[in-house]
Amino acid sequence: MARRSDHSREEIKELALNATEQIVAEAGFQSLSARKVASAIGYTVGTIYLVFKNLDDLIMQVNARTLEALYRDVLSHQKSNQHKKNLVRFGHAYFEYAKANPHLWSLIFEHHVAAGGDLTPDLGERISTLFTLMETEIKALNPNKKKEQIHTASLALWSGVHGITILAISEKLFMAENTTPPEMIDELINNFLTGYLKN
Amino acid sequence: MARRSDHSREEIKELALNATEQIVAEAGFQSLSARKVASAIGYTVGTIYLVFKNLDDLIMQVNARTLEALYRDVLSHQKSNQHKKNLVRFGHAYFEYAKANPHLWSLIFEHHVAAGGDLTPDLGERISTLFTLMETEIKALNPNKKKEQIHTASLALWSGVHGITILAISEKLFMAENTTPPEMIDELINNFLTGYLKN
DNA sequence: ACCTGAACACCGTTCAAGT
DNA sequence: ACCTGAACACCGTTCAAGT
Repeated sequence: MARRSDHSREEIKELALNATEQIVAEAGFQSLSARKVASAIGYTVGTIYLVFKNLDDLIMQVNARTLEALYRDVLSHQKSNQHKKNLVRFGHAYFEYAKANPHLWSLIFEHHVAAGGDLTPDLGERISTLFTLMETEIKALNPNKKKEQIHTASLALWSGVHGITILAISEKLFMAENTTPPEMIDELINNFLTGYLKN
Repeated sequence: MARRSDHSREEIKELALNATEQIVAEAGFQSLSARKVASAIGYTVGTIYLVFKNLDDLIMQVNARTLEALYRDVLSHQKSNQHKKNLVRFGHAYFEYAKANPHLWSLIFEHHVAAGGDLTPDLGERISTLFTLMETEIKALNPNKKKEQIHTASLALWSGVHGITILAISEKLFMAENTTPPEMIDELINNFLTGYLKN
């Protein structure tokens, strides 16, 4: 049992975030509770509320870390001067990350902010950073497109990749015998870009 | 307070499903509880477990009804011999339904079956019925495509529409100033089909 | 000053007991 | 036979009290 002043507030925060990630990764959102996190780090429930505003706050901060890791992973698949290939690689990386971390990835989208809660500008920023990656590649494919067109296209394309991923991960997408999510992502991106670049 | 034999099991089931829909539609998944459903229909908690296996079972049956209504709504937007237009209309109808019923629609995808639970073949069937609608239109656009190609294309396209919808509904998609979800759906479907029909 | 742990108002689920 | 309601093992959140 941890004694007082064993850890600074920042250290307790870090311990709690790590413990939450482990609990969610192993057993999913359903099995997460403040008491479990507390006991995992050797403190009592009350301490969690000393460091986080509430469970929502804790979850939001875990989500921010997941998005950060996802972003870095996707970014690492960027190769200069192969813009179309980059987009496909981004799509694949996005799906593979979700597949490798289904519970943590799902937590981002499962968790709706309770009414009245903040909209967490932090999370919003991290999501748009991910977008900007795609936008840069789409712009490079045809720099003459209007800024607005480029933005809409990247939103539409990323949403498509996200949709394939979420349905595949939650097993609500019933695959054809010979179709895998990466193949669907290829199909989506290639067909979409053909149409997009034609206009 | 309801007396015994006031209602048949089927009647209680119907009352409970209606009450659940109302609670979720008004206040969201978070505020749903077996006790609330029971008190809304004038019975005690125990009765819920007489008629449903557990809360999961209740939610699954609500989801089946939501999908049924969604399917009928989408279907009503079908006009013969305008296949491309039909696909766009389906996409718009899907989004508009979700927008009009955000909590009930979200319940379908928020709710991950607890470990060990049945995969609810019922739900799966209803989802693939929705797919078949799109598949028929895509096939009509070019009947020479392989069955496999048609299936993959409709999965990819529907996932795209779903992705746009889920991000828009959960407010995790930050729109450009002049872009709306229906416009993004147009962009997605038109560009995708242009590429798809070119090959 | 830091942390505890009891308290409050809730949960899902079960099942002996009442009518 | 049908339904109750108490019981059990949990929750999130707060806050007086201990060290």
